[in-house]
Amino acid sequence: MSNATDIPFATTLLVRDTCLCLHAQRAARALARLFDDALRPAGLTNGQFSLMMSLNRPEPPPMGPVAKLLAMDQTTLTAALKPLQRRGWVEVFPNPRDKRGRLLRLTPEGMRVLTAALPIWESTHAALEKTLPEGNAERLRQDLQALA
Amino acid sequence: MSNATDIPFATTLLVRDTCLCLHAQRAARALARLFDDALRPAGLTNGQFSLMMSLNRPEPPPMGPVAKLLAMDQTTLTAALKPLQRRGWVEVFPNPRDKRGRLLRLTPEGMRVLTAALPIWESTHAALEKTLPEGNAERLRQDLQALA
DNA sequence: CTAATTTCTATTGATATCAATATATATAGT
DNA sequence: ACTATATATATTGATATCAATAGAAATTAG
Repeated sequence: MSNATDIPFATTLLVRDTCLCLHAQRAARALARLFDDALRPAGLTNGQFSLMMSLNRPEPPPMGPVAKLLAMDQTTLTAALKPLQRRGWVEVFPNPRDKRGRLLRLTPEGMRVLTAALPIWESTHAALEKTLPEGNAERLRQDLQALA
Repeated sequence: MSNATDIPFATTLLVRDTCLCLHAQRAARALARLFDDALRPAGLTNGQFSLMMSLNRPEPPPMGPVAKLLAMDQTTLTAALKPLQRRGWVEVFPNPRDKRGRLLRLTPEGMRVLTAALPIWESTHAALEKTLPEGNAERLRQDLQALA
């Protein structure tokens, strides 16, 4: 039996079909699984791959900018670094220019892991793009960029 | 000092700029924060809102199809239901037609919470769409759909 | 009909995510 | 210099995410 507080089923369908947040979470989960599966032999998840790749810079970056680049909360970055530090793939060390801060860098072993993962990313990404109609990938990147 | 295993910085920039998985994770995190913030007064996260809204159906659905709709692992759904069951917003009960399975339904209190959250979703989503160029939202939905 | 296989869900363990909060250092205002 | 404010990061607690695994029931092969 319905009552006045019920939400019409049509409204549910509308929310499901139009919610950009839901669509983004769905796509993010699906792509995460795709890349997690592909990168598993390299010992990395998609997030660890992105994080470590973002540390491959001429100068070790502080945590804040890295968190912003990945569009994640700073506390998430702190947590995400833990397993990478534990495995000896990333070093976190004091910033001599700002005693509040810390800088991040790949260790040589971390670089080896990342180097081994790179061709996996390349082939996985190429295969993914091939499933999309010509031009959609670039358009999608731009549209996603506008949200993050 | 560089060595033969180093990844060129230009490669890092290429991965950062082109990786659809990274772009999707970034956008998903940003949108999750946006809707989590907006829905907080209603006591829901974006994921809880989407899950509860997906349970507003004529017939209580089994878990499998709900997990598929949300493009999440079935174990994730089991876990996500826990806090909602604890608060008395969702009921999980045996499927009389399949003794392996369980069916999901909103409680009356859960329906009230969802009803209170709906206008928040509507205004938040309308504001979000207004920040996007005309037509981009629909295009983005279709592009995201192709990935999930 | 029985055995093998598949399907549906739960549990455990590891990681990811963020809010709330706390601490230390830097910067700005006076 | 001193004080107030802002910035950079860490910790805790709750929830989210999935792999690996396991159990129970349904389905299929024979």
